[in-house]
Amino acid sequence: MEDHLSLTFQALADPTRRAMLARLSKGEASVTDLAKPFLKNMSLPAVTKHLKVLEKAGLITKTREAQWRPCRINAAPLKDASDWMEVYREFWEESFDRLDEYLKKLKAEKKTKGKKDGKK
Amino acid sequence: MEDHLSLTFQALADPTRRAMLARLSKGEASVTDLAKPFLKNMSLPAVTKHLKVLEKAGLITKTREAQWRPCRINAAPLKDASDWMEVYREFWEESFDRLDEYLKKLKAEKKTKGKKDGKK
DNA sequence: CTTATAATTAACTATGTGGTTAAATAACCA
DNA sequence: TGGTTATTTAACCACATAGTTAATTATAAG
Repeated sequence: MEDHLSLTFQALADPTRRAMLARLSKGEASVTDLAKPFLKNMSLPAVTKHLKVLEKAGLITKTREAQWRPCRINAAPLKDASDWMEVYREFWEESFDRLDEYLKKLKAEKKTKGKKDGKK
Repeated sequence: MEDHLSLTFQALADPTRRAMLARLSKGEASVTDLAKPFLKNMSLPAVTKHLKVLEKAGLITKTREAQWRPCRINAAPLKDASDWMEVYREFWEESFDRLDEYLKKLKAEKKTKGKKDGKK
């Protein structure tokens, strides 16, 4: 799993890490800050590991300030991921169209009910 | 890893699976069709497994037609993923702004060089 | 120099992932 | 019935992931 996009998606495939990014979108935070919401569920080393995953994916940068390691979000890799997905937008929009069509058909059938539908 | 979004990102975190989605965006394809580009690198059962991952994430649907299992893309989960990312758009756009600022600053500093900067 | 706080590293465990080969199942074809 | 094609399942393996506890490093503050 060496390619950038895989690394990014892999990093995003965990709710803890996504929550950390959400927190960092509100501003810089130390490891302890970031850990706080999770310490009921996991240890500090586990947090460190999640941060390492995010760091390796380039989604955060860690700096040094006294004994703290303030982290900041770096959304650049998200742009690539978003660009990749954009190609498929037409498909999910199309599926809304289909839903729309379906709803219209349902409505039409209501007015014609009594008519048996032949099995496809 | 039970939540939907994690499942989606996890499924996307593999180049083989992304390539399969790309293929399916060109239209319905059987397992063998989908496997063709990869059979130099992996066996058919490996392909089946990748398809299972995509299926579990709801990114494809498999139907039955004689001995074939035609697969179709279902981009709906990509919409959720895309919506999730959209929140961060401002950050990757901002980082372009920062790059711009940085370049301007560099240019400005060239003209003022020799001046010592105080530590923050 | 000692202690306290912040964070990481080490060593270990359980489970998941991505691959394999060999065998089984499913549906068609003759 | 038997053979061919398409696909899946089973059993296995190597390695990655996500977590643990205990020990270690780094910095600051008495």
